[in-house]
Amino acid sequence: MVAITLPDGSVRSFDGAVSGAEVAAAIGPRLAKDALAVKLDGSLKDLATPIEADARIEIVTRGHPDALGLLRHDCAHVLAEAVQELYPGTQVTFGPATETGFYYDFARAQPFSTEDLEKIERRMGEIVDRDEAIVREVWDRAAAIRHFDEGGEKYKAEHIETMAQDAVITIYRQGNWLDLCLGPHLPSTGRLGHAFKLLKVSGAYWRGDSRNEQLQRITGTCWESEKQLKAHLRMLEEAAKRDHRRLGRDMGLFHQQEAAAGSVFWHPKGWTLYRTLETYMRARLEAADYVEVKTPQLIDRALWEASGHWEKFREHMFTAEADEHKVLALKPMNCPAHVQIFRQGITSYRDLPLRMAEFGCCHRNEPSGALHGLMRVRAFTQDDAHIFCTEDQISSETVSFCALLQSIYRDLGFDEVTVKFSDRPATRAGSDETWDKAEGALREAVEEAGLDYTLNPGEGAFYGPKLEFVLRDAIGREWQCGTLQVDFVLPERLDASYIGEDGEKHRPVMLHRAILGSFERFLAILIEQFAGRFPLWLAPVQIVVATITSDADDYALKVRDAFTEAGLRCETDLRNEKINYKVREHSLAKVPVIAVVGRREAEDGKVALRRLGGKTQEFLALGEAVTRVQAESTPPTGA
RNA sequence: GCCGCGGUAGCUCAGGGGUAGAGCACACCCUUGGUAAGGGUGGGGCCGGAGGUUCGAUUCCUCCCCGCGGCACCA
Repeated sequence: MVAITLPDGSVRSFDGAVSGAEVAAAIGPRLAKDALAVKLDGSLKDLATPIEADARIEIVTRGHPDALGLLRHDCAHVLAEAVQELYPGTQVTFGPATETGFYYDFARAQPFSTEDLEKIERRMGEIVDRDEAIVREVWDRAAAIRHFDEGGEKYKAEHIETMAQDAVITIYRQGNWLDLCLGPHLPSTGRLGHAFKLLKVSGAYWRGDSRNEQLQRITGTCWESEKQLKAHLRMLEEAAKRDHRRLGRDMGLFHQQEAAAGSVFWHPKGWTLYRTLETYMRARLEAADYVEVKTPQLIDRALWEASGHWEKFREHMFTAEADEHKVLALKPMNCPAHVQIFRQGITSYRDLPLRMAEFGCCHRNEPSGALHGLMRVRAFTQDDAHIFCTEDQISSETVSFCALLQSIYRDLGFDEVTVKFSDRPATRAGSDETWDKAEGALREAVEEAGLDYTLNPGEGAFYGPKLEFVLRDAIGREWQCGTLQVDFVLPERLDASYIGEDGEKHRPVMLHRAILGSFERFLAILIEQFAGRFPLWLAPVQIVVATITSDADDYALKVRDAFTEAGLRCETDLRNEKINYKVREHSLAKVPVIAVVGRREAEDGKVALRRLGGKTQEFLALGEAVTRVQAESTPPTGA
């Protein structure tokens, strides 16, 4: 007798060993048809896996948290089968499920084209329609190696050779095709359905190592239903529409060009946006008791040697030769410079914590392939600060930092923030006691700040544990922006000290922290978050005064002056165009408020305000309009 | 840096061994209008760069640069 406990607590008994498929069938024909896999005492298995002892099981169907991963992994297999049918001689390697779909890496001399992708996708559909049974087999190790070797599948053969001697070699057969795979899989290709789409072909290194040969990666997306697939494809379209590089050009914010690859030419409107964000950040930092500094761009190699950067990060640093004996480097980070300020004079424990902020422009020689609009540049400005404090202050400083960060993210329109907590790596500086203390303080602080966090074991910096703050944007994408890193090493290397209560010299701890990360990247995120439709306080042009006829020109200038004097960013549009045309143009330019003035407004001293995206107008006296727009355009203060 | 795909007007793109194309944008003219495109006319190009093949190259070939999608990288 085998007793099977179902998720609702009910128990079903079977005479002997039973499979998940049989349990599903015993419950009902509908479930039997929908079943994808089975979760057996918490681990995912094939539906055909024999259950020989009492167990708790769940039948996994669409809608189950594990279903998507299964479908995507199967989709990768169906892709591989289609590719090998269509292009004999192509070798298979790995093909896992990912966050939004799956990929499979192939080895083939000839590149896949976009037309190939369409062909492959059609063949995948046929394989699903064939409803090939998917069967798990356990093979002998040597036989498996021989099989793949003789079949010209050197990557698979190599993979088996690197597996543990006692590893169970499982093969999944699907129709005439088979693949080495851990599973589990659906019972047949038909259950995959058609909610998948191939998206692109790109390069990827064998085993993710750039020293290895490069394979061709075919990436696709796969969902539980056509509806979900469509929603995802719409999201991708929406993301493309919001692309900050496109909006940056269309809205006249910035441009980039060959002559300064990886740097930004900010145009007047873009720079206004940048300065507005900077002014906001400066106000928030000042209110949080930070002091602001400015440190040199070019700093002698000797300081970078002392800080350790020259040894570890030389590759990414731009240098300039002052003369044959002197090499200067453009700073890739601000921290060593901040320590120099800290070291001037004598610091007392009474001065701690000292929160030293800089909107520091850094240069890093990023590999050409890494550059991406404003997201990844070679010259960028961090909203950087270093908090010099005692070990006892780590916790309280972290709590207040988390609060400041959350408040700033909220002000900027991001409500969902998560934290990754990276603890001690294998190779590290500092004693275990110090690490215990730092990690404990950080963990306590995150919990007190009320933030959700996930553990990133062993991913901390060699000099200390760190927090990484991830925010979710309007279309569900995640961006890692803020960070807080505890550093015991740099104060030591650069000999920073303070005089304690006991009159002795002590080492301060440094907290490296940033909220936006870099202005460039964060502005890119903001552009995409708002799709260019910035809230009033951030919009580079807040109001356009548009005339209906030239009779209203003089009045329009008066209206513009009134808005400008109230501190608003206002332009006029006096062109000889119809009001429809002007409204359309400024709406497409995403100007938040259009003030329309014609003869009637000029006579009555009024304006007709039209909000971006709105269909109606408000007719207000000029003074009233100014007061109202001014009130709405006040930058947030975290209150 | 690596693989693949691109680079034609300010933008989006078509074309293709023999005078370089469209739409939008821009300029000028007409139109002075009431909340998302009024009409006409016109200017605009080293077809990314360098070499090669050819009577002739924007088109074909080679190399380089830059961009795009990934990979690797991201202290």
